[in-house]
Amino acid sequence: MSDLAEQIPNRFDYQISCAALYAAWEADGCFRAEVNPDRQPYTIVIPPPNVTGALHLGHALNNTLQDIRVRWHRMRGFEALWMPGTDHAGIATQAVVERRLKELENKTRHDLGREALVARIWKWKEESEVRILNQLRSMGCSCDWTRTRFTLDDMCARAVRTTFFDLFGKGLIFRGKRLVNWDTFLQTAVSDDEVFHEVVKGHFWHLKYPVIDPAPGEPTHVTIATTRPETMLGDTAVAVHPDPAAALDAHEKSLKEKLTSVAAKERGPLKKQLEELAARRQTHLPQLKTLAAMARRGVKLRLPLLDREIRLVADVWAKPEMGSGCVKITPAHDPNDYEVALRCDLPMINILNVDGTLNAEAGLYQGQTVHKARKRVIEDLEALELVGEIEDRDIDLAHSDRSKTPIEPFLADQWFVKMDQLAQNAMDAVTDGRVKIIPERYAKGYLDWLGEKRDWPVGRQLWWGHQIPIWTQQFENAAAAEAEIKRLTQLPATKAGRLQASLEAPAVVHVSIRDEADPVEQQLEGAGYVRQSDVLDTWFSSALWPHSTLGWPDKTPELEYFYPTSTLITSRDIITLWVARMVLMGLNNVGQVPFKEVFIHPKILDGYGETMSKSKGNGVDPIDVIDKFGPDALRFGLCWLATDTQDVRMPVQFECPHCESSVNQTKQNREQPTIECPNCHQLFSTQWAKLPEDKSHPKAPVTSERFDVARNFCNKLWNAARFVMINLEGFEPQTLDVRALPMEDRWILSRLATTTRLVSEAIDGYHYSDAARLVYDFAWDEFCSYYVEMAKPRLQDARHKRATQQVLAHTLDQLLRLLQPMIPFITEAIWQELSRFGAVRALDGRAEEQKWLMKSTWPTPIAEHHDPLIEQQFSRFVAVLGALREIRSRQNLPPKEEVTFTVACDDATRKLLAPMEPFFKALAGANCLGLGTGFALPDLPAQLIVDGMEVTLDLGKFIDVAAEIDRNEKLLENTVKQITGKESKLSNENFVSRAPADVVEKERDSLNALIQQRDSIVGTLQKLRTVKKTTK
RNA sequence: GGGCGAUUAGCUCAGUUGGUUAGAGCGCAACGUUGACAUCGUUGAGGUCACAGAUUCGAGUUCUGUAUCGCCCACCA
Repeated sequence: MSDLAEQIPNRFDYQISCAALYAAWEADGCFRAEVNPDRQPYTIVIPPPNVTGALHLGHALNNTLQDIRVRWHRMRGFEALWMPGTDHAGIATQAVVERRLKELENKTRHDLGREALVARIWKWKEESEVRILNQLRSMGCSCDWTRTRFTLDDMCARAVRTTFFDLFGKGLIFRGKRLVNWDTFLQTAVSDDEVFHEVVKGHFWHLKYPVIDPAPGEPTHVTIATTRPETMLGDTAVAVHPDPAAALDAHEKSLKEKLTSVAAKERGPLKKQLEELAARRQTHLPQLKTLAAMARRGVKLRLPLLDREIRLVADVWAKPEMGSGCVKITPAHDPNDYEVALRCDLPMINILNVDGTLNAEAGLYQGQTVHKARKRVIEDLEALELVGEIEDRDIDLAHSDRSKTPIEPFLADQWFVKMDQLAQNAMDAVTDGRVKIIPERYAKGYLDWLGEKRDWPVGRQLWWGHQIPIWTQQFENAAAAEAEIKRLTQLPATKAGRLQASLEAPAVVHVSIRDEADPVEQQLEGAGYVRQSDVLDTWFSSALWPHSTLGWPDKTPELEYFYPTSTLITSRDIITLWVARMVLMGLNNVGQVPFKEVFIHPKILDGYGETMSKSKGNGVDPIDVIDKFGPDALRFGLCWLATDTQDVRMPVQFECPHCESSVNQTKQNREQPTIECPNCHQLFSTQWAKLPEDKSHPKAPVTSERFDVARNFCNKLWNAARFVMINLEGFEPQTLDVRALPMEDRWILSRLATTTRLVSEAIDGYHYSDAARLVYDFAWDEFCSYYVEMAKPRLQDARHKRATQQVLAHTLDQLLRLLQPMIPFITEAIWQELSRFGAVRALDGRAEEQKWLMKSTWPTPIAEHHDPLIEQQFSRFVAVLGALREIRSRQNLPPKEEVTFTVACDDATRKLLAPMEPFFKALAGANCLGLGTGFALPDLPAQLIVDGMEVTLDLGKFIDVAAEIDRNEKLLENTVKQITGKESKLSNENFVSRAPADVVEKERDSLNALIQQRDSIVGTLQKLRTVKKTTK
């Protein structure tokens, strides 16, 4: 062994090397991006991870794909900026800290007060942020850390404040009474997007409300049905359809239409529905008609328990085909009822306190929780004999995503952003192509969502976030308020553009102040104004991320240079929440789109196709993967899996901490706190371990065998590089004339040129998986399996050694560049080693000037190197080699036993293969006895026909005749079958006349080849059979 | 209810504008280790391309329908 072989270990020790490499890059300013008019900018802003959450595999994928693009552009000479940062994630973060507060100190946020709680959250944020950013570092993310931002820092706060002030001034911020999803646990409104539905077991109660003064013959009670009986305390009407007969007809018609179009399987239930409908015409319709008439007359009902008079109204919301046909109207707690109330001018009565208990409107039930009140209401109604049937029923109940508690719909004062024009502008940007969404299909969801132009509720009843910069005062009457508005417009602050006021009818004045700590704030508060306590929705500040991080509202050089950013890479679930809002805010604030392209990457699912989540216990921590496989394998593995159309399905394994064997994660065992290893029968714990006895067992890392490919590849690359360097001693570069080089050199250079071009195209088109597979195949199959193997004999040959060394060094150098964006650590480590053999690896003798691979230039495909003829010729060599190996393997020849062979082929092929003769010996242990024509079959021929060449081995005594006859017979059978197929195809008049001429020609050629093949198989078989007979 | 995507080898996935005998990695089987790499090498087995129709000389690929799975949005007294 040479000294070098001993110096270079045969494994890359990523645990030692990666952190040091990263630190060196960072110290050398490799990640920095500056305004530089000599270069084109390339900018990506990170989707800021939630500051409290740990990074999961989805983040790892997302950030790997970003880093690849950033590193690629950096090498291509762009001034590449990757802007890092984190998101304050209002509700999520406050919820985490409040939960800890409760668990550890048994305190609520009210025990601490606003200031103290916010201080706590900041502290928590500082710790958490460091952890998250370090995770990104350990993955190798090349962010410009000097620019790290946080959505709640001063710079972002100023952008938020300026934006809000601007929208307020444009009249796009308003307050209204709207139904919101009230989270009674967190005591805040959550947006529709933060609500999930879950089916729970419940009941369907039929309640009876007495009619006040019914006319003779009219019903004395109206029956309604509900799943939430306690809400009856907020009822202000009961609705019946104005024309129940027509509504039933319409419903019947639509059912019948569906019956004709729907699958056979679904017809049964539909028919049943139609039957029920027919029955309903008898049982319900007459009374519904009566009720509709009563509603028109203005009949009133008495709401039991509260003794409230409520109206019977006619409204199309009541569906005669459902329930009793009548529906109770609770405007303050149900979105549909709210609409009815607006249409019928009904009062709206809110019965809930913010904490989910009932308020004074609920009379005797005041102070009770919803749950308790439900029970009492039913009991009390039963006592009055006003409860009818009670059905069991599955209820699809809205829950808060943050607190996991049921949502109570609630009528409250909310701040909104008027979306109409903003949304339209954001739609236009995608429609006219200023923002390109990739893959294109995701544009539909974006446009549909924005197209609804629903006003954006931006207030959150939280303490963690950007407090809404509005001060409010209620005046005695409209005149007083108007006078106040007039006074405010005369203020110097208003004239200076630092203050704006608006009137909310009838007598409320809202004032917004542009700058933080403006003295006018004190004046206002002294004059009786009170600041809104709500904070803004987190998405409000993240919507500004692409420009707020660059210094907006100042016209900074950075904003000028790096904005609009180039690409946004994100996951599909926040296209609407985040991407759409960034577009509309970017257009509103800067007047330009925030990014030119949006790439939506796949989601990572577990082996069962379910999304990974901590609550299911099927998540993989990227840090576990890095520990086991290294950061490069994590990155390459994810890149390998990131195909265009598919989500990534990733079966997950525990790694037993005792014996290191893999234990598949199943739906059963993933929920257990401890698991017994089926291999060593010792116990290990999982993320669920809470009890001391569970925690006493070591915790198993959770990874996936799907990173094996990448780990093996990195190792292969490392060892190929090791081989090259071991053989580079005394290497003296020269200027090489590529055209004068032997075929194998020109072949690998041609393949390198092709691969370089294809990899660039793949990355450019966001085909990450293609890019990974292209380099993988080139490195493994072409460079290692052929070029390196062929280099071995050449390095022993003084005539070839020098050129071989140079082509090896050059190809490795270029390969490292192609891989750097995907696997930056190992490639950099190799490159640094390679530099010890001098700076010249280019074929033209030019010296490399860059110290770091990551700052070196991306290879350009050298067109002159690309030689399709050479590639085609080489494939014939490979074919012969394959035939030799196949025969050897089939005949089970000892590896060291050399064989002889001939190749019957045309003259061109002969010339081509002649110089390759030594490689047949080196790579297949086979000595060539002749190329060309006129060889007699040996007595014991083992033959393969590939690509029109007859490869014949003379195996002498080693041959297994029976096996060879068997194989040839099978081959003959197959060949004859193919010939028959082709012949019938070619005798088909339709095919010959209609298919393109070149296709027909191809078929003829291949038929001829098959016939030739058949004939030689027949010859070989004859020979073999003769031998068999004589040996018997 | 509306929309989107998927279904190809035991597993996880590729498969360009329709055109020879449908590919890869893992797993499996056989053989192989003193000179880069056993995280390796060589070879092999393994597929009615979910199902049914249609278009075409020709369909994994185009169209229609069916089934199954997943995701998003909306709604549910």
